[in-house]
Amino acid sequence: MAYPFSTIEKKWQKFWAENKTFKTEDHIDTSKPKFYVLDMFPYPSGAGLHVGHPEGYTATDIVARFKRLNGFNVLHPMGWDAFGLPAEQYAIETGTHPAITTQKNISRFRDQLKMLGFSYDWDRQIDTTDPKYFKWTQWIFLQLYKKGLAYIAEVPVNWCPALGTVLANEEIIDGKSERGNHPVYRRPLRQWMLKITEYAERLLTDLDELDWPESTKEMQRNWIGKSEGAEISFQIQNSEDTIVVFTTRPDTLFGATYMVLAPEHPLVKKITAPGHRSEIDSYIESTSKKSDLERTELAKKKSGTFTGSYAINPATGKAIPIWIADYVLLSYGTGAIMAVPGQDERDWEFAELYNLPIIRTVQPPDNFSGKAYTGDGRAIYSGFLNGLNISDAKDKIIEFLENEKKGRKKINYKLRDWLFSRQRYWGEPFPVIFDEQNNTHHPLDETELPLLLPEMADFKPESAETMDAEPQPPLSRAEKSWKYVERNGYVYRREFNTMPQWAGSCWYYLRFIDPLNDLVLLDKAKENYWMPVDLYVGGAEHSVLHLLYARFWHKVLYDLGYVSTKEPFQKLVHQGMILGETEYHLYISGSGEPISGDEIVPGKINDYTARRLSEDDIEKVGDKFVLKGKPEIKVDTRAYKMSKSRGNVINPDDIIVQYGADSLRLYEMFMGPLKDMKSWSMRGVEGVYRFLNRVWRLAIDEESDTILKNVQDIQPTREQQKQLHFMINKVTKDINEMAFNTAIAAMMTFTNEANKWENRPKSVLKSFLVLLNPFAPHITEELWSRLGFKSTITNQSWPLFNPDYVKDEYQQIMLQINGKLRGEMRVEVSQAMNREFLLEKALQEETITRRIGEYRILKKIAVPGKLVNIVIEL
RNA sequence: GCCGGAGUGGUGGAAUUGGUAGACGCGCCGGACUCAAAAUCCGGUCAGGAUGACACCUGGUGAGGGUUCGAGUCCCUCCUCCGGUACCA
Repeated sequence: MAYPFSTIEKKWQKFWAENKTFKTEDHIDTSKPKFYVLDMFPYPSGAGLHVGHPEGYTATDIVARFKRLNGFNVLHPMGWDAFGLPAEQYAIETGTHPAITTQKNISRFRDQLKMLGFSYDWDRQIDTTDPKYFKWTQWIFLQLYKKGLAYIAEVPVNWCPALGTVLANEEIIDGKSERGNHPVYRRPLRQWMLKITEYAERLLTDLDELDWPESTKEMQRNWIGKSEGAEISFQIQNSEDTIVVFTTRPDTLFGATYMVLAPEHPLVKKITAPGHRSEIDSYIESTSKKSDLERTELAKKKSGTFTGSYAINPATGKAIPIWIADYVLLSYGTGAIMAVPGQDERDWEFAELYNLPIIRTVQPPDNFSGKAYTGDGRAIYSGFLNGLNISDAKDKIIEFLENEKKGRKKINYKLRDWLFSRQRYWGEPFPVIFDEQNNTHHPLDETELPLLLPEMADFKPESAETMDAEPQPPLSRAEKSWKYVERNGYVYRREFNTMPQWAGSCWYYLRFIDPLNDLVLLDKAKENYWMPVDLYVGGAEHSVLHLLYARFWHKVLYDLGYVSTKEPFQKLVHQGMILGETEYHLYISGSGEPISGDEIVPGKINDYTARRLSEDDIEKVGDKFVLKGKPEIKVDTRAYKMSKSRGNVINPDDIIVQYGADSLRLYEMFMGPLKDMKSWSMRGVEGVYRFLNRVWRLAIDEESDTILKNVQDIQPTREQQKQLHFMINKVTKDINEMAFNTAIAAMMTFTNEANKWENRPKSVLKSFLVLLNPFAPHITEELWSRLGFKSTITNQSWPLFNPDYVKDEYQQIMLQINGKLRGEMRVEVSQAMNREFLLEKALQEETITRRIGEYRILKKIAVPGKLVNIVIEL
């Protein structure tokens, strides 16, 4: 008989909800330490929870419960990032209002989360689509607006006609929309932009203080893309205009033999010589048709056209030709470069293609055989720079340029301003109105918030046939009463775009602190107590965007005095992806012959059919899996991402029905380190399920469903204390390090031992249940109450580790000869730290004396408490 | 190409600051209970050698070198896989 997890889990979930066990009171004893542990809140999709969700959520739940048991005030909330495309897409298809779909999905998600027994304070739930919430999203936008950080610009955007919307760079993969895989074109459009670039330097430097995965910090650094160099002006021959370039290698200025402008560069039209106009026009035409995909695909082959104009190299005074080429991007630097083929591989390639002059101005090493030389060396053919290394030459040329007023030192960032509008219905409306006569915009008054979305029946974006058609967001078809506002007899128009989904998720962690506050964003004193978030757990896919945008808004709010910390998230952890069960595949050729996995030509995999094998069909030979009995046929073995089409999706609901929520929680933590990618195993679930059953039988007699007779109020033996405290120490340390898998292993070891005990002291079981509680809250609550302990286990104290109990009388000392283990000896603890004693005793041990024999002892090493190593001359 | 991470039994994974490699789980093998099965419990399980049985010996953490009394752990070179990124001037 298995333990009745289903009844137990329902019972305690009901108890927790009714008693608001996990409520974090508004007014609390702030002299106690706090811990704010947060999950990245989910988008409540129609598909419901998948096994990836409980992974991170269980980890944070363990920490939250652990901290409560250790006397912390804990803030552990949950909410919904509920604006976004799928609900709108669904609305378009079915006519159901997104608000309805969203509420339905939220309630399904919440039910599923409750079934897992997470200790969220549900009274603090946040829904980004709730006007009470997005009132403050709009309010923050107003602060950005008033601070001059929000502006409208006609910018080249990624226009997706099929979706009828503009996409951020990040939402485009290989020239197609991330959602729906539709083609995306570049075109200019009037858009709201947020000046995140103004915060580039602080977003970069403040990363250093954060306890985040190095990979994530590095990705943000790369995204911000700081580079130091110089800005240099080149006078255009026979013209008033200058071309400004950014370069990280001003020292190579003498080697700049031509210039290149991005095809979209504003000066191109002006400087194109009459004889070159048609060629330039057709080149611009052809590049504008290229999607980003084509531009990158053709990355290897360069192309360009001569404008017919020349610029003066400020160092040499020589005229150099000005070209346009799409290997220069308008969006980076100044959209123009000085080409130095001698020291730049791209420029060399281009110069070679069009027969442009190449001068080396850095002396490559003697054995150098490549084309462009990008390493360090002495400057040559560089006038007054000759003989200097790169770094000194940079300083000197910048000094020269500054004196000549032809350039200056410059720091450039790859980061660009944040394109903040979407041509969508299901998002926050902008709290701005337009005066169309004067072409100006004005903020709403804060008292006018929230600005609600208009009721509409048709949410469809006007998907355009041609890429030139003017985008028509759904809000442009709203009722006139919403679209226009009259003020002092003057009619203003509202903004028809809405905010992107990131807006709501940029600051939700703040609102959890004070979710019902109608008067301010959040109360200052509460903010001061709870911030920053001590632990933030979520997927690595948000490494750059969400986390960068949230940091940006946070810094703005910090500057405005609304928050007290420079950074929102002190410690960040990404949970690893959970893959489906490992699969074994045999590839079969068109003629029906099995093909060895290593004989398949890459890219031709579709010429073969894959047949799924069971574990019994294969065996391991060497380090490869092969078909049983046919070692020449290698089998493809790997785990795949869970997907409907592959049919390897594990549904958490099914696991809960079969094994219970405690088993699911425990298994997801036992699979391996939280950060690692790991593959699902049904057998593994059974393993932890058996463990929970053993825990149950530690106290319960299954026949009678009562407490076992040998569970008694007696003093634990020394050995029992030792095992208990060994576990207390291990589990405590492991939770602090988020090494949940090994914490569970320690509890398994304890349970295996304890099941052998004739008598089971209640006090020991009591401590054990508290240790297990954060991992498996339901079964521990039930056993707690059956053992007659009062109240809920949730508000108990974490057992204190007493090192005296795990101390042995004797200590084991390893004995080595020449570093190889040759035996061990037992010494009294009092003597284990005594080097001389250890050596003396070791040299009397038979296993050592035997081996030393007649050999000469070269060295004697004793590590106190650990080992003795005798080095002999062989 | 560049950046980040990882390679340990049949398998998921353990191994403080370098100091007993393989904890714990799964699987497998054997046993107990049972008319039988399931469930449960007990024992074994890195490979090779040796033995009546123990004791014991040898090799072993992707490959090759190095540092060290001693390396899964540190250093160098290389290979493979995963994630990110890419004409960023």
